[in-house]
Amino acid sequence: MTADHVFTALASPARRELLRLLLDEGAQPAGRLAERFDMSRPSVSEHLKVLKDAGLVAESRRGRERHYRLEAAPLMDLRDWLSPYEHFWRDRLARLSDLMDEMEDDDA
Amino acid sequence: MTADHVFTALASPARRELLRLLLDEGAQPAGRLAERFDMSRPSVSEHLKVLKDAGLVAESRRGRERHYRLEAAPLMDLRDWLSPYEHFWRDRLARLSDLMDEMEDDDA
DNA sequence: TTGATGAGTAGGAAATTTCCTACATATAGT
DNA sequence: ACTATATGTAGGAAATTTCCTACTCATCAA
Repeated sequence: MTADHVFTALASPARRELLRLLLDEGAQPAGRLAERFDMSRPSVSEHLKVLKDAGLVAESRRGRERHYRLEAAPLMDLRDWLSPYEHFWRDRLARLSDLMDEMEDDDA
Repeated sequence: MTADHVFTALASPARRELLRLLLDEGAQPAGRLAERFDMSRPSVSEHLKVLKDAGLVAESRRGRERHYRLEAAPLMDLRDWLSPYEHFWRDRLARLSDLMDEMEDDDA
């Protein structure tokens, strides 16, 4: 459930693909998700566990199926982590823009 | 330089700490960065290499020192990756808000 | 109650990551 | 030229991750 869990969970392409499927197609049982992968069903199950431990998916049992759904909240924490870097980026762009303005002045 | 490299680079706490140092304190030589860590200098050097391969830092040689600076551009790609999940999140909040409005109507 | 189905767990092999201690390379100062 | 400094690279040990094949557990359907 920590930030570290989230970064670790996102490091795997398979797990990012799982999130994408849940985003685009909504909640689904584990087996239906596993069909989409070239890997064995138990492996997908373990990836789902990593995502669950990171709080990125939640499961609800329906009969013998387990439906997994996307939980976006931890990704909003990631957005917060990102925001100071975004400011840094914006400042850099602004400075670049100022510089280009000065160059235009020189031309004139 | 791919998205995969970026996610992988961010998976390590040491590498995230390096990015934070470069953000908060600006460009620095490798040695000064390494001082801040409990790990050996060569290990920090390898982490810097992973960050460089992901395009998250750039180096410039000054005499025998190598100054590393933050490159935020790949993080902006990460923000783009994040945005559909942010929409998902907003929609969910909006629906929750509607639901609460309905409950108020029921009370009245 | 029995057989089939959906899905997690166990145990382990292979690959990858992390970290270390030498060592190599390049530059600065004397 | 010689020494010290800043830093990357090599090679390898230990830990972790990934993925597999059995196997177990729970539920559904007859």
